[in-house]
Amino acid sequence: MSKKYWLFKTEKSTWSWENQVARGDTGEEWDGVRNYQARNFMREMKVGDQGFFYLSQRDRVIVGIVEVITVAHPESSTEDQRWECVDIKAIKSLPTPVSLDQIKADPRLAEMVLVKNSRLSVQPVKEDEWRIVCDLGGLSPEHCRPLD
DNA sequence: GCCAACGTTGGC
DNA sequence: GCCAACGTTGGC
Repeated sequence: MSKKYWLFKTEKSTWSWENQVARGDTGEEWDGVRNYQARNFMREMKVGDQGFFYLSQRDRVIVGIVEVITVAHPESSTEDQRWECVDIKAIKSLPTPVSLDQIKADPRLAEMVLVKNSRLSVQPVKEDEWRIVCDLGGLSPEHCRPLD
C-alpha cells in the first residue's frame, strides 16, 4: 500500500508551525476537526503518510511538511465519540513557503482541493500536486517523498 | 470586516 | 426526507 499525501489546515493563532516544530518527534494530536469529511480523511491515513502544513486566514501559505505518526483514534480532548484524529509530527520547513496566490496562479494546481474547496480543513493531495508544491517550495523530490 | 460557500439543525 | 434558517470558515 503506497503512501498518500494530505494537507492540514490551521490558523497561526490556534496552532502555529512553531508550535508543531516544538513538539518534535513526539508530535501532536490534530484535534479540533469538527467536519465529517475531514475526519473521514484522517481515518484513511496510514502511519508514514505525509502532508503539507497550511496556514489559513491572514497567512494563506504552506510552510512545512509533516508526517502521520498514528492512525486515527478518539480525541483525548473530548468525550464525544464521533471525533477522531491522527497525530502528526513536523518533518521540515519549506525553504520557500508556497502561497495560495502561487498555487492559484499555477495551472497545474488548478484541481487542488485547496483551490476547489477552500473550506475543507483536512484534504487529500495528489502525488503530482505534492511534487509540484515541493518544487515550488524549494525541496527536491527525494526530500519530500517518504523514505521507503 | 464583509460575505459567499458550505455544513448542520430542526420544523414540518 | 425536504428545505429554510442559522452558524462557521476562510478568501478577499
